Amino acid sequence: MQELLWISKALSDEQRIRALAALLSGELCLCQLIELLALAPSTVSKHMSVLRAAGLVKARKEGRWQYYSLPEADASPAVRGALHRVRQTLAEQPESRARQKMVTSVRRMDVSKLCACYRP
Amino acid sequence: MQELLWISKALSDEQRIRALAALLSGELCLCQLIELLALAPSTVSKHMSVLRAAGLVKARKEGRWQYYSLPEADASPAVRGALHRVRQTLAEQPESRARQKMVTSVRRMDVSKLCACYRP
DNA sequence: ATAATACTTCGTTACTTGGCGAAGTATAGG
DNA sequence: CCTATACTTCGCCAAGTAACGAAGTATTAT
Repeated sequence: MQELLWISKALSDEQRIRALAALLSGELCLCQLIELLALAPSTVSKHMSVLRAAGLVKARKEGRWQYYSLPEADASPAVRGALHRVRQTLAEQPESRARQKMVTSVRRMDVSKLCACYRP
Repeated sequence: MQELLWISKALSDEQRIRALAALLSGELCLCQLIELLALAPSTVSKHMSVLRAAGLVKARKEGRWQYYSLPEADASPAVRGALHRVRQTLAEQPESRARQKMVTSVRRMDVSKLCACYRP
């Protein structure tokens, strides 16, 4: 039951759902998520650690960049089920295409310029 | 996304998961849930209204009793998916049998004696 | 009608959570 | 080395939430 609770808590915040939505199309580093969510770095970092604790995202450190992605087949059944539901829910959304456009535009940005220590 | 958020918030509390677990074996009235959860009537009432708002339980009033049950095929895909995950998660739990015993014992109790305006 | 019962709503209190900025940590570059 | 960069942790504040008991509502029993 604890796992179900942690997963549910992690999914009960709009910004975290938005982060997961962005990760549906692949790995992103924290500064890209900061840009997408338009929140303070510390806030996004916290959100990602909540998702990570619930097993809903994987983290990979490369140099000074912290990359996040969705777990694959190695995830627990509960996590896989939850992510499947997220996918389903977001797929049938009207704003889904607009969101996807933002993600790809952020993806195209130069990561080092993106951060540039968190410009406006 | 709003529906996913409401469902996740509803599932992110242990007492509400316990209430759902009890309802897996069928309809219960509020005083039975009060007995099972061992919480104040007002607290349980609030929990059930949260679950109801999320669509995770149906409510039926009969006389002065308020019965709660899980929705069937008429529920939305998101709700059905969520309940399915709850079922799966709780099924593979060690304490699942003990919990089930409590539910059936409460079910056997005389409802009017059960309440008797919320004895110790 | 009056009383009792089953539940809900309201008001309060204690705790949790989301947000931020400042300070801290770790890694790359000069 | 030292600085800059990417991120995390910490401390704070505002908003939300779970818990309770008291008061309110609706329904049955007398």
